Amino acid sequence: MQKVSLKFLAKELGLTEGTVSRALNGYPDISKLTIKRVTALAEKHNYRANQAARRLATGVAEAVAYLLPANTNALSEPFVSQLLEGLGQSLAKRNWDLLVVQASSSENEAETIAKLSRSGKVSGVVISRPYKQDPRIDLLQKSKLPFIVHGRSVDHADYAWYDVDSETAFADAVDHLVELGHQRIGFVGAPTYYHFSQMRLNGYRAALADNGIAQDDSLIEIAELSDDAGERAAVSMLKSQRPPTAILCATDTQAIGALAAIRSQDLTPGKDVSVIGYDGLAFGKHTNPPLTTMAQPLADSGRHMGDMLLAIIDGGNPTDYQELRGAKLVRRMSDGPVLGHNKITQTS
Amino acid sequence: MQKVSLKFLAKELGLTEGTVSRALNGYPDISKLTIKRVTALAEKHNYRANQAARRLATGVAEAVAYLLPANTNALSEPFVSQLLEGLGQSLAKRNWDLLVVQASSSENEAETIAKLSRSGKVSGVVISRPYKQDPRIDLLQKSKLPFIVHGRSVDHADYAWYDVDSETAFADAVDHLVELGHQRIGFVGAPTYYHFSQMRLNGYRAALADNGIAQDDSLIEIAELSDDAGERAAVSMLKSQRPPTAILCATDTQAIGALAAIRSQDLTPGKDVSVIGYDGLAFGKHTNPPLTTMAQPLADSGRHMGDMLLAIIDGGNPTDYQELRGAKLVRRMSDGPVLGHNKITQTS
DNA sequence: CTTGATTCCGAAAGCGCTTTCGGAATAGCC
DNA sequence: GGCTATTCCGAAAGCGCTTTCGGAATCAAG
Repeated sequence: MQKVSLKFLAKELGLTEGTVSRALNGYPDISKLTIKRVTALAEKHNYRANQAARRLATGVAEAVAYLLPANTNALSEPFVSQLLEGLGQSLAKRNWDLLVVQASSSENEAETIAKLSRSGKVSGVVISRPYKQDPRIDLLQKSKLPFIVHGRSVDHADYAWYDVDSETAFADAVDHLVELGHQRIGFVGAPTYYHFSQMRLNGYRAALADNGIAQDDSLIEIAELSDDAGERAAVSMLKSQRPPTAILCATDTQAIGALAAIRSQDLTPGKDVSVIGYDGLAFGKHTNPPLTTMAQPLADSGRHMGDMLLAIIDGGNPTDYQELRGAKLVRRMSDGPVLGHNKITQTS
Repeated sequence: MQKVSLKFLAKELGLTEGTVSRALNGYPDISKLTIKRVTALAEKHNYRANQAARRLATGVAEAVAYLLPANTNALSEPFVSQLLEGLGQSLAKRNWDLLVVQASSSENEAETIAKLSRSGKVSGVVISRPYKQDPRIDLLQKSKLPFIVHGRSVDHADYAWYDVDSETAFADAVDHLVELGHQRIGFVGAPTYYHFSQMRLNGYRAALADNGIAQDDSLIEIAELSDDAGERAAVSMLKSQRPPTAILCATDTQAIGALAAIRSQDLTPGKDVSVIGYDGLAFGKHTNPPLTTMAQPLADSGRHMGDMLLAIIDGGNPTDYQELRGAKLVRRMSDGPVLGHNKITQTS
């Protein structure tokens, strides 16, 4: 199998490498005829430019990296593969590569980014789940490497991001619960270093206020993003003096744990205690009972973020690429009217 | 921010680029002293060799690709992120990159591989879920690109693979069900182009024979790898003349659908009809009822496959890297003794 | 002090591609 | 037919790194 390089094609055609290269890359100073001959031969031999050489010559990496979140959790990861798939589709339009990189530990995330930027192996980066103050974002900005954030940090004015308005989503969820007659609504939050944790809590609090319900800090628990943590948080809430009649969880994963917690107290989720999660994970259909959730539009978010990132790499202004989507309530079976309260029937 | 290249370091140290390069790469013909000076300065400036240049010069890509399965399914993908994580960890030891590539359609998978091999951007490939006769494997072998298969095709003697013995697993599952008194055991299989589909069916059939149970083709359904497909298959089985008392599913995803199917017939999974899945998905804990499953050891399989692939890239003989793991039964709540059959209590 | 072996580094070629520049050939115009 | 404008391609430099080769300097041994 003869290695098919530019040199090979050039020799075969009686042209020079430069000419063949320009023909392949659509330069205007090549005659139609030669373009035809060149592309034909290239096609025939399945020529593909050596990426390393191309990158070295042009200085563009033709690749972007996805930073795999550090603290992984088997249950919460469906979104990763979906995101990767979408990103890949977007990049494929240009024949760019998708790299998956991960830090050995969360402390090393900054170091990982620094390496990434210096080695020049990517021309863009996407990161997920930013912290309130995210050193990764600072670094990325300093390094001039185009990037897009899946989510927002506190100061999100100066970079590109794609996020779902979970603040509003949680307010909506509270409203929905209030309509069902709930007054004691618990909140299982995420670790506070995530900014989305704050926003979801804000939405929860604001809606309580709007509905004239007094805040009660005993109804707020912070838990890791796992089913077990969600379960523990819910249990402690349920065992408290004045347990909630409904529990709102920052993620579906936690909500699934809350379901288990409720059952463990010999109560029925969706009847005795309502649960609403957030994410819209597909397997929520199969929990016991099926999980009501605020679903975010994950479907093509990966592709969309890819397109945004490419636009920035092309010279677009990052701040022109900030997009907020809305989540919407997907009612399944884990929410219901508060017990002994018939003011409103379950119609919403 | 001065671009820190070999040239820069060399100038700074009063050395030549070649010397600096050799110092950094541990050549024996550099004095201890200069090595110290060079590494110190490199450290100080956070020097990282430009990957493209390095790759071009050495001819090795220092990267491997993971071929994302074509027909994706939100529910079955947790294994993808786990695999990627493990692969990444393995590659990180050498500072290699992990590329995620996907074909635009399953017909294009071969084309995708061909491009991958010709562009020279990776020095190895891992693919998942091989078909019985898998053109991807043929291509990979022809292209001399080192690769490892997550699973096996029919002819799996000549390449490296890592697989779980699902044939035995399904035989074990049947044995378990028979011990519980079941005699009519249904089987929801995977599409027949997957080789694992055949193996699981084989295990099922062999165990039936061993237990002296007559084969009944009306108890075998083939379904796509989704919850909905699993549900449809199970429904049709349950509505048949002589429905099964237990259903074995090729994947947990299908099994979850079967659970729903059973409930939809006003039967209780785990009591009226037992269900056993395969994969050991974490989410199975939360289904209704919790899913009994044959769990495969996914935990470090990614890392392990990465190590195997690297060994092959280093010149190892692919056929020395064929590894078969075992799955084991994880009993949750979806299996139980056959109704009205008390020969054996639920102790196993 | 001479010789041969070592130690260490500089010089230079080359990896495969892109891109600028200049010039030969052709075309267009009066 | 002479001139400029246009079309098209060859030549060559360079991207940042690796690696081979040869030779200057140092060392040990006689």
